Amino acid sequence: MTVLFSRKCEYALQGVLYLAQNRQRGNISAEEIATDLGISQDFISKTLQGLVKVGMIQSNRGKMGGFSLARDPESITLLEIVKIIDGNEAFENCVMGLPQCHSDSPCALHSKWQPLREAAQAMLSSTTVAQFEPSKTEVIFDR
Amino acid sequence: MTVLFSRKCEYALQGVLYLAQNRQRGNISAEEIATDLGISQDFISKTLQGLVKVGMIQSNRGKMGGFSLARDPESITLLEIVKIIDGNEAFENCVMGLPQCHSDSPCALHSKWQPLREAAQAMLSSTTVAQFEPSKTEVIFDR
DNA sequence: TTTAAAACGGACAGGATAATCCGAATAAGA
DNA sequence: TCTTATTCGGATTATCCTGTCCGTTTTAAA
Repeated sequence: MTVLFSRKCEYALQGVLYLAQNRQRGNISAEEIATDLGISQDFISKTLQGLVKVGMIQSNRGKMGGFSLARDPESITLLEIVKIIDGNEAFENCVMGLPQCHSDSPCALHSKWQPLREAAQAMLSSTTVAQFEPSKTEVIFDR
Repeated sequence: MTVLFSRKCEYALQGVLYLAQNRQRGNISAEEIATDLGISQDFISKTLQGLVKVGMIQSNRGKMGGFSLARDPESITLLEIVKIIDGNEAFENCVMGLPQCHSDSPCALHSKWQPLREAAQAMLSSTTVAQFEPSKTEVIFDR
């Protein structure tokens, strides 16, 4: 079991954060990301392709190609990444899995879970990938 | 995807809460639980059997048999149920799935996730199944 | 123009979890 | 004692998610 997100979503978060952290280096190949993060190249590649489709990141084929952020890092929240990959389930579904449970017909645990759900959503929506870029004054070494 | 727990764990929570809610009726059959909760009888049965093994609930075979709480409802926390079924992963693992992430070598998101993790654990450990028993003054109708 | 490096796309394999099936053991009540 | 209702246990099947494979397309550089 993962904690809260699917594996694919975990990789998407790791991958986009990696792109933010290495933004000044331009295109980053799936191979480099996969090697550095210790995950499957094919899988992270497919996952990032999904983010390319919705315009969050860019890709370039061919030699010297790779992935890079397509938008202002300030505008990309972690919540957006999660919702693209996993959808809204983690924030909408009942924590006990009861299909009838909603705010208008809450399960026995609903009121206790609600603040946690909201806190998680608030954290993810207030965190942008810009917060993971290296600071501008920091010296960056080439690989 | 489930929210935070495995299906099996969700069913365990639902099942034990059902036993608490119907405690004064004695043995409750897996068939009744499954029908009322709209889930698989075989699956909830196996799941509850696991809780019998660790002494949290009791079972009785044969006619008029079924399941019931084996301990004081005040002593059974939701966290205990979760840990029996799903273990500690949801409270220990990195929310982004990074295997190296621990409090001593935290990932970029660690400090932001930590309070949520702790809040969830606090909620689950402070909630006992006794809180789901029908109030003593409430009139209970037989089925 | 050739070569190498990269994303892309589709199909397929593997594994874990979820769910089902069925027979055996057990116990209550007629 | 017989029948019925129940848990128990093992085996099997189904499903979804994860991961792999491989050929195609694209592009930069030699």
